[in-house]
Amino acid sequence: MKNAPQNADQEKKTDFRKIKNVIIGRIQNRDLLPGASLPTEVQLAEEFGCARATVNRALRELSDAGLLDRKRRSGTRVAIRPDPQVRLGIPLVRREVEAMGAAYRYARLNRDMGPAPGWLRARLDLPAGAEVMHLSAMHYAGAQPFQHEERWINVEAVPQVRDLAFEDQGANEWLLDNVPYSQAETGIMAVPADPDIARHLGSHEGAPLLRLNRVTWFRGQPVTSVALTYHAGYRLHANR
Amino acid sequence: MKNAPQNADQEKKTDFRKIKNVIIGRIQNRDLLPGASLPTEVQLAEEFGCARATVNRALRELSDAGLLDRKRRSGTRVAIRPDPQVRLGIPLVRREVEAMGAAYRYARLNRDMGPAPGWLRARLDLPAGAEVMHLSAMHYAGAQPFQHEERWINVEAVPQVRDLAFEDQGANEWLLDNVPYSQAETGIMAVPADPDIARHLGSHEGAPLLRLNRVTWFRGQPVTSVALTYHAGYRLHANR
DNA sequence: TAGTGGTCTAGACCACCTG
DNA sequence: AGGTGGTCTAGACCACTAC
Repeated sequence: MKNAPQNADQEKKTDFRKIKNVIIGRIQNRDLLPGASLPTEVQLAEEFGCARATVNRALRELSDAGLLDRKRRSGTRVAIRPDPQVRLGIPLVRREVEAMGAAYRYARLNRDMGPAPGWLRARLDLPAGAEVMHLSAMHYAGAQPFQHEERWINVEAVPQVRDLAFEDQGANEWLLDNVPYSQAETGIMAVPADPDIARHLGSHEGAPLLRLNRVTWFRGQPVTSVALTYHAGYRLHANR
Repeated sequence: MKNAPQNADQEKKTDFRKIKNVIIGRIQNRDLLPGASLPTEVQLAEEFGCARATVNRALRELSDAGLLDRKRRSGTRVAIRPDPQVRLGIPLVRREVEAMGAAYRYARLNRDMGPAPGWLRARLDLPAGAEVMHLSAMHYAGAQPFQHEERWINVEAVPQVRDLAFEDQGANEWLLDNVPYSQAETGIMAVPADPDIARHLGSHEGAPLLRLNRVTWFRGQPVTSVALTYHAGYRLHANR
């Protein structure tokens, strides 16, 4: 009889989470050192008295989280000094401001169209002469400046923007609604406030500001590049 | 006959990835608008001619990625303007430097022990009089300063550090090896270089620098708090 | 070439929640 | 009260790769 593990306490089910926790515990206890092999899925399934699929899910999630390395035929090993993984949610400005209990206000500063400058063509992989919309805008939390946004949109990818002024609605929200679930590449830097941004954000020139750079692609086509510069003292944070 | 879907081309298997892609495609096509309900898992399983478990895995992963919201009884809906999720890997300094093709060098600046200052006690939730080790160090890429590290370690949580000088090995690596897979809370800010850090990083005072703050817990116990300040111009980046 | 993880299936029971 | 997702099971076949 291979089943009916019958733990001391009345356990209800097998629960892949329990398996995950046991494995994590063994690693933290140093029962399993970095680089060490784990038993095979079949062996673990016997140990826990469950189906292999359950063990598989537990190990797969730990592998996704970077704690384990898995290879066919060679088995599962404890990862060696995995880089800490951080999951950042880049909040939508409006939501973030309102979550602070402040009134959100959007103000467009500028909008114009023209050929993409060279550096932008390089970044978005655009052909010479590609037309882009250039937008700049501010986002406020109550009376306080919160974020400066400077954005370029590849008009060919989203021709509808020709008819949009983005006076009342931010391009970020419009794009999220109309070019949903695109892929993006994000960079985070500290930059000195240039005179223009300093004025808008109420900082002095050269003040250290956090800037988030984001290039977005939709089905392999470049859509938009944006630089979001936050007010002085802003802190991005993430758990795990 | 409910099975044998018999696609035009000879499809080998069902493949949850294919289901994911089809769903993503429908969302991108706006066949499925934000907030719209998807068919139930059973219906989708029929449509794709596969087992419900396969549909479940596809939808679960999309839900984890933030594209879908799922609730029992009420079903699966397309998420409304989900915050873009970014997965940041915070690279181990040594690895990052070596990946640049530069020689990594570590230099301890300072090490002392003493009672935790108030702000640190608050941050780590330490009792009055708790003893901490305070370390500062530099990480170099070849001759170039790369990162300044300032760290506090809760001695009670890791008493072994009393015997460690951290002269040749960075505390980051030691902790990764010896307090593995702890939980962490991470913050990212832009800060002005203070005179000391400016000198070490070769920047001028007040220069905008990217700082990563990280507090680490092991089994509910605070272990360490660290501020990693990168050289001017450093860019954190992430895909997705 | 044999052993490992990767995935799918068909069925089942359950927890949760909405109508 | 009943339908939905959440999970587990037992079994199967396959892909990859170390041996």
